[in-house]
Amino acid sequence: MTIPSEPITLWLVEDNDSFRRSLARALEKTGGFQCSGSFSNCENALAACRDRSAPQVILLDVGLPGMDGIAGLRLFRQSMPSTLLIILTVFEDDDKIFRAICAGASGYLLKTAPVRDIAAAIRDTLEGGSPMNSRVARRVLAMFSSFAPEQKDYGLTAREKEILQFMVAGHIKKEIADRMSLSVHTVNTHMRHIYEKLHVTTGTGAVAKALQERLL
Amino acid sequence: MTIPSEPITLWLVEDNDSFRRSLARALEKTGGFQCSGSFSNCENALAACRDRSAPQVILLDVGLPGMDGIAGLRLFRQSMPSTLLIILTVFEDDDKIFRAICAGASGYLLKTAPVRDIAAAIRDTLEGGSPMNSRVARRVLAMFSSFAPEQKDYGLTAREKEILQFMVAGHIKKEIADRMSLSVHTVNTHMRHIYEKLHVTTGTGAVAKALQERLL
DNA sequence: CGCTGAATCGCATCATCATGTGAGGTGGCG
DNA sequence: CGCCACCTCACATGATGATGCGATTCAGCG
Repeated sequence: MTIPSEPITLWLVEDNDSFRRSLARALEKTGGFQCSGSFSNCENALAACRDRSAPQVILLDVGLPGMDGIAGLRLFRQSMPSTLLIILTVFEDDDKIFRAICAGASGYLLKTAPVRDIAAAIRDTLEGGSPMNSRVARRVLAMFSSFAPEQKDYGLTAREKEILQFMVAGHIKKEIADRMSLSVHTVNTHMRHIYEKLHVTTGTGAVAKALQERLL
Repeated sequence: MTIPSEPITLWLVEDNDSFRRSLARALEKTGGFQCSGSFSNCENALAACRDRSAPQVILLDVGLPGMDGIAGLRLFRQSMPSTLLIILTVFEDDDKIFRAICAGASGYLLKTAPVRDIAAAIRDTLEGGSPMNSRVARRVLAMFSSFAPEQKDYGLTAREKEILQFMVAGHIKKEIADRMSLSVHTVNTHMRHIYEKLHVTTGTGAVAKALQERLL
């Protein structure tokens, strides 16, 4: 890893003053970083957005007084779309991780990590990576796989799946018939087969099952 | 990192013979690993499950001849539930990553990684982590956040959301009226308001929109 | 106090749907 | 070849749904 000629500009948003200051000092000392912003809460950092140029990276705590770090994350992304946001916190519970990722965090680091790891992670993020603690990664993978559970197979044929997609798109029988160049009767027949296979009796039930069990 | 007294038992499933052998040798040389199985495809490895004791970890390629590594992953998990499965491949495209994770991989490494990183990653996995290349991690995060897009607000009232939930559950108006102890007329009225707010004209459309945009 | 939005209920009417029953045509497989 | 699964189309009928046009109650707000 070579140190870039231009230092990486960086803001810290962290309510623990001594930790924030010592981290800033340590990062600058490792070389290649310039901590141009240091804030104890999101509100101040967001206010600074208006009259300062955006940094390349913001390290953000989640357990902040006032505005929650995750709520702040969304706002930072709005006012500084090209700035990368890295969560730096002591929390590693599913809910916080999940919400941070959904809000668009580019990395999730733990405060327990040594400074040189944090420095490496920041560089990594700028190069297109998303560093995260491997325990955090485990949680993310677990959440992910729980999203896409058993792919049940109801034995739907290709044609039936096609029809089902049109139903999910909100079309009625006549529209589907037109778009597929079929008779309404044929669409009707396909639908009854879909209902039988999915064990439902209405279109809404079929659509709900298709979306909830990811049949398409 | 201290080397455990008992070596970690390990299988390799990888169709490139020379790579597989050299990796096995290299891992054993770093100490702490015992490559007790070496297979060029999933079928052989799965057959071996029946008369050999399961290893602690399997490193699995995804671009295998015959059975796909991801399909194999599911089967390994069935016959050896406590064995951890780590993907080791050259591919880093969204689809493969996504499917591997959904199938229950505990880690996703790239073959380009140095052997000592692979060794560290295996130990990390056994300690409850899920090591992954940080570019892979970026993809995972991107997929994740695309799952939970902007939470639009259509201004649905609490009552309307309730009705919508029953619709998603596949119930018809009369059933919803009964369960909520309401008149069918009331349910009818709520539904029209839902249709107006969601800009749809059918129940299926409303259900589809509710599920796809996570309105509940 | 009047206004507004939400929730409740009513009737009517036409459109759409679900379902029973039937049948002709294709392509693959043993 | 027959069998079977799939796709296609048809008619009919009762059930359900969507929508126009009402009404009453009630809580919150300026």
